[in-house]
Amino acid sequence: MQGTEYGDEELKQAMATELRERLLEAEKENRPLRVYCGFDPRTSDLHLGHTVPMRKLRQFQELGHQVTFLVGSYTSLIGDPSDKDKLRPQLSSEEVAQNAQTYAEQAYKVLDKQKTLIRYNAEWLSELSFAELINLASNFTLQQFLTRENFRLRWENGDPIYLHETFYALMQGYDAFAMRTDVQVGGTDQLFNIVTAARKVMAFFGEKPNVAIILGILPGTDGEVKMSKSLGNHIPLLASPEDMYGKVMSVPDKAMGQFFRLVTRWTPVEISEIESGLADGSLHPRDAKMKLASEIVAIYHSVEKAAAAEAHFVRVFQQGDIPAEMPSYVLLENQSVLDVLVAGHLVASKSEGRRLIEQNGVRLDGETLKDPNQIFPSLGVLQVGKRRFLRVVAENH
RNA sequence: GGGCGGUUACCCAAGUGGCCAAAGGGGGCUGACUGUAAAUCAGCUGGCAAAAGCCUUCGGAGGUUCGAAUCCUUCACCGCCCA
Repeated sequence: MQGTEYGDEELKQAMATELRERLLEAEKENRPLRVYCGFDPRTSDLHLGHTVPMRKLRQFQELGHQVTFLVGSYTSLIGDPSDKDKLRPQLSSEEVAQNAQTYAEQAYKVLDKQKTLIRYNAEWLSELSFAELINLASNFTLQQFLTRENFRLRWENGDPIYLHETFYALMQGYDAFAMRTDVQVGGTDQLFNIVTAARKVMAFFGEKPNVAIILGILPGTDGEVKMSKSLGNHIPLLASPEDMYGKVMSVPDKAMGQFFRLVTRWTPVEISEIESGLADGSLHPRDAKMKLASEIVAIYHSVEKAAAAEAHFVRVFQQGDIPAEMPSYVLLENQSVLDVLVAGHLVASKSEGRRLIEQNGVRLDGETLKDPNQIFPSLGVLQVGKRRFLRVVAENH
């Protein structure tokens, strides 16, 4: 039950007990547990936050259980309202299909491809008739939805809550039933969908309700709110080793513990060693975070790449040196500093470039540039702010 | 279906004929400090321009006016109340 977060001790105990019972039962029947987690293919760009439930699935795989990676091909037509206090845009089925593919590819960085079953919930959800939907819906009351925080907040704010948004929970419940799930994994934002909806629906159809494994939510690089691409606080799995390392380093100290628990391969013992080191001052928080960053880069790239990323980080950010690699730009004749900034994509507009120069944010080989309109003085490394670099070179170079 | 209210920049939100590129907050960016942490301080945050200034933007379209985010018409969407 490592990394779980039920927000309610009784629920946690109940689920732990049920899980034990279910394990015994499965053992008696000589079958593995059927474990699943649903993924919304609303983006194809996975980030660290997505890997939290995957990591849990992986543990089940290693214990010999049967894991299903469920692509919410049908549910994403709605968009899960759980983690938002807003309506989510609906996706077209083309977008969903396209995303689902690259999604699974990236998931294999965590999951064991050989042992993973991929299914799409359109398989059964698209077959449901209206009568069946009515039947399903009769298990729920409006009050149940309105007491959920995200809907309640919208209700209180006078924001629209569309009827179809309530279907999401029903559909997820039906997924669990359709697959005769033993265990369903999800974040705390899935508590209602997994515990209330899925268990209700399964019981309604005469199945044993699934056991919920509810995991903590990984915060983003701001350390405050859930990691998400739309909030810009995400760490993409496809990020370069250097970028990934740097982004982890920018996570506030207070969020480190959640990262330890949710996205590393470390054992509870290792984690508590680090944390006691931090607590008694024998371990510098920066060093703990560097260890964390290395671990994460090692998972998604390699140990060697992690070491290189660390070296890069130390050189560029701790010693203020320039990175070993950076994009380069061929200087054209008569270009001003401003022209180069824009053409080299270091800034979005000339106005932005002007502002940055006024604020002493633009340097060429370490010299602060003061005049935006001067002809670009010499070849060298152009730097904007702390982390944007461009090597300005001559033609045929 | 009827009545009322709303739609403003990345987000929230003020503004109800000229002083509005549009208050305030959040977020973001830059600088100082630093451990690319936190906290703090200062500045910036539509585009073009060296600048004066010009251009585009306040849900869409049209109109009134010397002048509109602000007034009118119409369309779309949302909320509340009544049915």
